[in-house]
Amino acid sequence: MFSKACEYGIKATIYIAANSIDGKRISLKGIAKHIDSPEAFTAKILQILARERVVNSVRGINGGFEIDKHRIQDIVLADIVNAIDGDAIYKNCGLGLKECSEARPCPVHDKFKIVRNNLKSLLETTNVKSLAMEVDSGLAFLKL
Amino acid sequence: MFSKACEYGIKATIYIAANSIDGKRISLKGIAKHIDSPEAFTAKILQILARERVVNSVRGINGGFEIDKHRIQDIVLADIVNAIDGDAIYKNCGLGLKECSEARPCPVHDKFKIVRNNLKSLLETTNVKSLAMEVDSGLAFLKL
DNA sequence: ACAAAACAGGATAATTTTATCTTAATTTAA
DNA sequence: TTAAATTAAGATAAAATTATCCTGTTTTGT
Ligand code: FES
Ligand code: FES
Repeated sequence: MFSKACEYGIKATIYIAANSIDGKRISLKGIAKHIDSPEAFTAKILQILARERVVNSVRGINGGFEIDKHRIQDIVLADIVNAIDGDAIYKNCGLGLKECSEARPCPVHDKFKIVRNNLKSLLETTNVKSLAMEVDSGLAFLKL
Repeated sequence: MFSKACEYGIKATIYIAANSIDGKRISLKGIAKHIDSPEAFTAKILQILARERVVNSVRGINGGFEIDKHRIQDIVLADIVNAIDGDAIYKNCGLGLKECSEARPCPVHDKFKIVRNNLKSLLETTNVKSLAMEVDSGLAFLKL
């Protein structure tokens, strides 16, 4: 469904958010360990998310990643997915036609569009704060 | 969403079905041309689908691919997706956890499961015959 | 029997995705 | 001011996916 990069990006962001809620900044190493992802690859993904202003990065000793407390509730999954995988998952034809359109639909267009829109609204309405709080309270998990 | 291989497999199967309804067998070359897919790669995918008995292959002059007329209505998209991409799309965790489970869910589990089940039922209830007929009647398209 | 058409299967190659490594820049604390 | 911790960025490598090529086998018409 999502690329590995995107999966790591989502998990990392949730973990950063969970820490930011507690006022803690967290290092790449800590993130990779906690979400069980390859460190260097995760660094690349966090670079993207930092450039796209989904997370803040701070260099130097005691540096790491964080999210402004008052912004956490405004970040939705779609922000992360868009930054990493782009909008293909919303826009592309399920059968790979060059364009997904009503005018020249593929055979699964009508049905596929519904699933795709469900996914889209899931991503656009799910904010990172609620997910981070689930993790914080031990109701949801980021690895294994 | 689906792999390229799976996209080609679905389109090829629909096109074979559309021809089989008219009692016509169609060659690999004809299929690849019509669905705009790389011929040799499509051959590999049709090999899989033939092994899994989704389509029949016939060798030799006037050979090609076909589907038993009375079976067309029984083939659903899930048969094709399962043969090529396996069941990962139904079973795997959206965030890549090793197991998707209620006991140890990832933060998006509840919401993701709904989308995934929608997709599952779409694939399990959409038969190739109806799609082939849409293509036949010019209501849906397999390329461009 | 033979040649041609067509699929099967194995080997190889190109591309994309995933992952790692190395060096540079930044920040802080001692 | 120097050393250590930390992210940034570019280069490289490994793995997976996608695509092609070549040879073999089957079938049919002549
Ligand atoms: S044309 Fe295929 S999903 Fe819209
Ligand atoms: S555990 Fe992640 S989708 Fe079920």
